[in-house]
Amino acid sequence: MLTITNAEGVQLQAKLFRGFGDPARLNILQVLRNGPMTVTEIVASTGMSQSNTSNHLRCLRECGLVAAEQQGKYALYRLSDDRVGDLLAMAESLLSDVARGIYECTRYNLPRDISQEKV
Amino acid sequence: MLTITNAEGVQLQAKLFRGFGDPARLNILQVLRNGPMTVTEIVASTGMSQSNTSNHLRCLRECGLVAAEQQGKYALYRLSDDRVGDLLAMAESLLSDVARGIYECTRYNLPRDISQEKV
DNA sequence: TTTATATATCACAATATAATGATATGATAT
DNA sequence: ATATCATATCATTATATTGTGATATATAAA
Repeated sequence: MLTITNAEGVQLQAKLFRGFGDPARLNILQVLRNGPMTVTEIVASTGMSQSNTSNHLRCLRECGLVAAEQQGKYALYRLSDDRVGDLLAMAESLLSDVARGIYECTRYNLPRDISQEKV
Repeated sequence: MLTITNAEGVQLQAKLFRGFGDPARLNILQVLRNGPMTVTEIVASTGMSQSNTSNHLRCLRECGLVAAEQQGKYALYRLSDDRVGDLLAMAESLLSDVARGIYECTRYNLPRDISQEKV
């Protein structure tokens, strides 16, 4: 039996959301909503480098958000579960109402202020 | 009118998920599912430091995931929208099926290997 | 008006994460 | 067998995020 404490549950859930919480990974997930794709196709659709794509795919795979199937020399990736797409859809809906706020979120993702930096 | 390009959309959505993607923030959100709470109560429920809590609350507030209301010297925080709770619930459901995968996700969150570190 | 309580802010150190380039592996075609 | 294509791995560097401690602000109580 796989027992999960509350604290562990939060850690896990945070990790799940982190799978979604990076533009590169989210891009991949969005692209996969159109159906299964090989790595080459994902690289082409996203414009990311091959190794970066592969690194993120590994993360997504190990986090259970995507599944891969070997097809000869190709690897075919797909969303692992309908709920992955559902979550994305729900986020979009939420986003359409809070987008302005997200733009203004300042604690993180601040562009580095170099105006006072020493030379 | 607020026009959002595709690339911007992905950035925004990633940022939204990042709001959920940190154990500290997720803890706060989970705790707030039981109803509105003051900062003091949140600090007590989560066991986090006051300043850390406040920093994360600011992030959550500016990202539109929670809303705050000043009540005399207290600040009462609540989830900003039902969909915030819905997303958490859906993540829980997805998690119950992919938990094992998440445990094994290795690209990030690796415990630092100090076995070979120089003395 | 002093003191205590509640919350916010901020700079900094510690840590985590992401992108890259080089290289490895493994499959198919020649 | 060798060349080529598809994908994976890995170390390194650059950058972003987190937590902390010190301090500020604002409200209320004594």
